[in-house]
Amino acid sequence: MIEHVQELAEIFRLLGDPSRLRVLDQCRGGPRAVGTIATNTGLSPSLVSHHLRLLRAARMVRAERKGREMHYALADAHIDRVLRDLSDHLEEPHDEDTTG
Amino acid sequence: MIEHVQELAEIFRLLGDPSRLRVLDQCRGGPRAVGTIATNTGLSPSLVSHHLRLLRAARMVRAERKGREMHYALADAHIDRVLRDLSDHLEEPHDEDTTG
DNA sequence: CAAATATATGAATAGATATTCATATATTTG
DNA sequence: CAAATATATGAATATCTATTCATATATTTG
Repeated sequence: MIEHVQELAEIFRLLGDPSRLRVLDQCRGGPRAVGTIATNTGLSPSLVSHHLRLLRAARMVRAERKGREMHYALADAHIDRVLRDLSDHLEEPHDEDTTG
Repeated sequence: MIEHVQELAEIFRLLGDPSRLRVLDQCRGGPRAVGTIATNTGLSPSLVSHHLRLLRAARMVRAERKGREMHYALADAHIDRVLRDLSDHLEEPHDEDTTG
C-alpha cells in the first residue's frame, strides 16, 4: 500500500468533505444530472459542478451528456464498497477508552 | 449512508493526508510505538503524536502504554478493508475519458 | 528526587480549500 | 441567429489544517 500513499490520500481527501460526499452518494444509484444532484443535496449547481470536477479528475465518477444535461455516475464498484465498509465501522459498538 | 455523512466525511478527511495515512499504515501490523512510527515514516515524533491524537479521537486507532512507550494499533478491521479496497481501485485499469 | 527517555500539547503560521458570485460555454428550440 | 436552460469556470475570500518549535507531562532508572 505504501507505494500508493499519495494517490490514496488524494482519494480520501476528496471523500473527506461532507458536501462532496453527498454529491458522490447521489452518483451511486446510476447516472444523475448535476441539477438533480443540486436539488437533492440542497447545494448550488455551481458548487456541485466544482465538486464533480474534482471527483471526475480523480476518476471517481464518469460523465456522459444526455441532451443538455450532464449525468454523473460512480466510476467503479470500489468506491461503493469503501463507503459501505466505513458505514459498518460507524455502526460497530465500541469500548470506552480506558488507556488515557 | 446519508445518515452518517458527517461522521463518514470526518473519517475520510483524516485518511486524506499522506503523512497521517502513513502513520495509520504503520499501525496495521499490530501495536507500534510513536518513536518507531516516526522513524519508519521519517516524520517528527511531535507530528506523529499530533496525527495519532486525531486518529485516536476518531476511534481509528487504539493506544496502550508499554513502559514509557505508547503503542498504537488499528482499532478494527474496517479501516484495513477500506485501505485495501482503494488499493484495488488504484490498480484497476481505466478507460480514457471520451466524454470531454 | 534528579536525570533521561518517550509522548503530548499549545501556539503560531504558511499553505490549502470550500464556497460564493459573476461570467462563460454548450445544447435545444423557435 | 436569439432565447432559454444546464453546466462549467475563474477569481476572491473566509476558514481550516499540517507542520514546526517550544514546552509540558509521564515513566523508568540511579
